[in-house]
Amino acid sequence: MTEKNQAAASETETQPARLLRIQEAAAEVGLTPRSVRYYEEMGLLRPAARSEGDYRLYDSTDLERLRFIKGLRDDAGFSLAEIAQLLEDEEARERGHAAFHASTDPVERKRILCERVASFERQIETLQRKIDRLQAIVDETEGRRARSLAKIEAIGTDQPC
Amino acid sequence: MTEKNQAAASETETQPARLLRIQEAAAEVGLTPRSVRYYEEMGLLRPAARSEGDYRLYDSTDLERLRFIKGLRDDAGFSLAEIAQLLEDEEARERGHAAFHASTDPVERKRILCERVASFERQIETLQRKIDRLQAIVDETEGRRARSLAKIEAIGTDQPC
DNA sequence: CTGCACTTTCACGTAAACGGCAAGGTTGCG
DNA sequence: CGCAACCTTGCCGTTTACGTGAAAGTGCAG
Repeated sequence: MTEKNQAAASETETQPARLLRIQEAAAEVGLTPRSVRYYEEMGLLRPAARSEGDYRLYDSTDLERLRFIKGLRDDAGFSLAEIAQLLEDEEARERGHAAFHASTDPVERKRILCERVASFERQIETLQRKIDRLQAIVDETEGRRARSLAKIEAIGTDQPC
Repeated sequence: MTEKNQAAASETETQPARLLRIQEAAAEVGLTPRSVRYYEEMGLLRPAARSEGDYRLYDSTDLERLRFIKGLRDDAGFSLAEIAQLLEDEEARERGHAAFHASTDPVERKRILCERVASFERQIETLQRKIDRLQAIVDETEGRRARSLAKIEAIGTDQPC
């Protein structure tokens, strides 16, 4: 957030703060402009800025977010509703981050951090369950592969498959 | 297949070969009758038998198959088309199994087995890719959890969260 | 054999996740 | 300034994976 404001405030030569229009941004992460607009409509993200003529403008953190969304959709098969939940948790953590810095009470600070940790753990558990079930299928397939390989050994004609 | 025929041929006391109607079968694996019919329509499975009055009748291998389908859908987010592909591979392997027993030529037998192994490896790779990407997300989340825990340690008020 | 629950096929309805087009506004190069 | 290429919102179409009746047949307990 600090970075974002700084970049928006002045185009220092340190970071040009490239803002992409929707087509370029979508292409960058492997999506279509239509999908990106749809994700916005579903409340999954809002572009960093709008141009004078109301063009959507995306920065690097937006691209990160889009990659995160695409990853969860393509790799894990999460629905947009589930992804929205995960992103909401993430934002709750960021609000916690702000509240953390606003407070000086160590007890309050600890409570915020503990909540954060619990949130991470819930997310990890959700993902881990999927991994475990996938792994179980892989394990079974590996076993069957191994049995086939054993049979090949037993035949032992010296051809290379 | 041998088991199936044997069971259908005679109800030995060893295995009563329970056949379930669609509602009971669907409930058994946590699906709706409509979904099961739809899967059949999509070519994912055919019931073991039909009753006199054309009722679908499912045996235990059908239930296995339904659980496999449900697992891939719920856990991995595979589309029915992708699942159909995996099941098709499985059936190709079973046809290979039959061809294997039909042949006595060791070279031919080895070729069949090698094809089988390659098929298993393709399936494993497909699943492993999903697992890897999910694991990457988990790893990153774990890292962030660890950093939060470190901060909690640094505060060190002796409250239990 | 009668009634009730279950089943069949057929057909239409729906939610999610976009695709695609129309009508009009914006950017920016020449 | 002109104009091609991009963008906007709005809206309707499409695919996937079912849900939900309707109309008619089946299975079985009483």
